[in-house]
Amino acid sequence: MRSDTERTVRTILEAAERVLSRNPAASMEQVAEAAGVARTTVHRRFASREALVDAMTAWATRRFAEAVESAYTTTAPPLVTLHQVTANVLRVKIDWGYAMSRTASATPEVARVHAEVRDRCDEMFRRARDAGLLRADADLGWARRVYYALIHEAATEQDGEQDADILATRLVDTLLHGFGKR
Amino acid sequence: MRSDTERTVRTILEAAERVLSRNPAASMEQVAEAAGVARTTVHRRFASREALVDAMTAWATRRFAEAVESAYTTTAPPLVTLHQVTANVLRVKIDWGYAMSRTASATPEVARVHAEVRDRCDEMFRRARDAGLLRADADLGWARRVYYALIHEAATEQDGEQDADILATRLVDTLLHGFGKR
DNA sequence: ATAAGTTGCAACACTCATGTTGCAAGTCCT
DNA sequence: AGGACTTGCAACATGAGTGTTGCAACTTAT
Repeated sequence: MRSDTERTVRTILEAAERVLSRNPAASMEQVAEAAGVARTTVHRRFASREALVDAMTAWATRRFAEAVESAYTTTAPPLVTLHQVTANVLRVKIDWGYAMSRTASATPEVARVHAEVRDRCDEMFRRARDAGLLRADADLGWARRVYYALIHEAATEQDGEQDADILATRLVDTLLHGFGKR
Repeated sequence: MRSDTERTVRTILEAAERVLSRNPAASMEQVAEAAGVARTTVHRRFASREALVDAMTAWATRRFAEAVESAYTTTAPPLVTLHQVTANVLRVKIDWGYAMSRTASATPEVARVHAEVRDRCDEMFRRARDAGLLRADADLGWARRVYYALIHEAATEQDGEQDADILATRLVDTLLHGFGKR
């Protein structure tokens, strides 16, 4: 049945994310075991290991783009947009951290989407700076790298799966003001 | 000759860092080629791939600990100490980024040193907070994670190998004040 | 009930990285 | 020149992961 095979595909993708995020060198056998299926079944759905990883990456990248686009706006105050985008991205990144980190070695399609998101991010920061939220002399290239790194850290928080909005609040505060006395 | 073999070992370790930092799954063949020696020579110096990686990790960890200990002081103002430690660590991290990132899956000896450095870092932040450099309500656990992440980002800056002191200045400024208008 | 489709299992071929060994050639020290 | 040592090279053994196939058992729709 068609819905069954789709469910199987999803199960495998999620298992692969779980396994590969812990150990990127894990075997197809381990992925299959985590998905609760036989290794041959994985190979029937995905022609090769590369195809599986590409599918994970494509899936996560779509969610990533949706997370950004659904929260990005030029009408709301930059601080609000920044918070919403951050929270949305964190929700995806928590579940698809491994797949999302594969920006370079991927399909041109995936690379294009990541580049688009990157541009969106730069635009958001430019607006934030023009609106006086960021310092006028802020290095926006460095800011983006720090922002990405903070998202990575927040998403890999080990203690008990915090709420994305709380994580985003702390993250944005750190990005804007750091830890120093004001 | 003894000094020759030591030089060979160093050459291999440095080549391994170069190759594995770009591609952690690279083969011993690639490492050997990068070092300008035959694969058998690598195996004569390091019994196994694991032994090679462990040796890299041990070497980098020693440099790491030295970098921290030689700069850490309880007499200078916390801001000065923070800057000096950061610059010193960056110098090591730029050259040994891969080896230094292997904290968990390593020798107990290495894990111990990393834990000690971590404690030093926590102590440094506590002092900085007590001295009024950091906010009184700063989450020091989160601060350390952000600090480590910033060091990683600064060390992997692609454009032309900036000076460690300049990188440290920008890093510490970001850590303390972020990118927001003050 | 039957036909279509999916799965697990066992078996297989293949590739590639790892690790080992013997030997000839080279270097360095005395 | 002779002895100790290191290296490159070629060859080999081994193991693990990958990808494929045939078949019996099972599920589901018609």
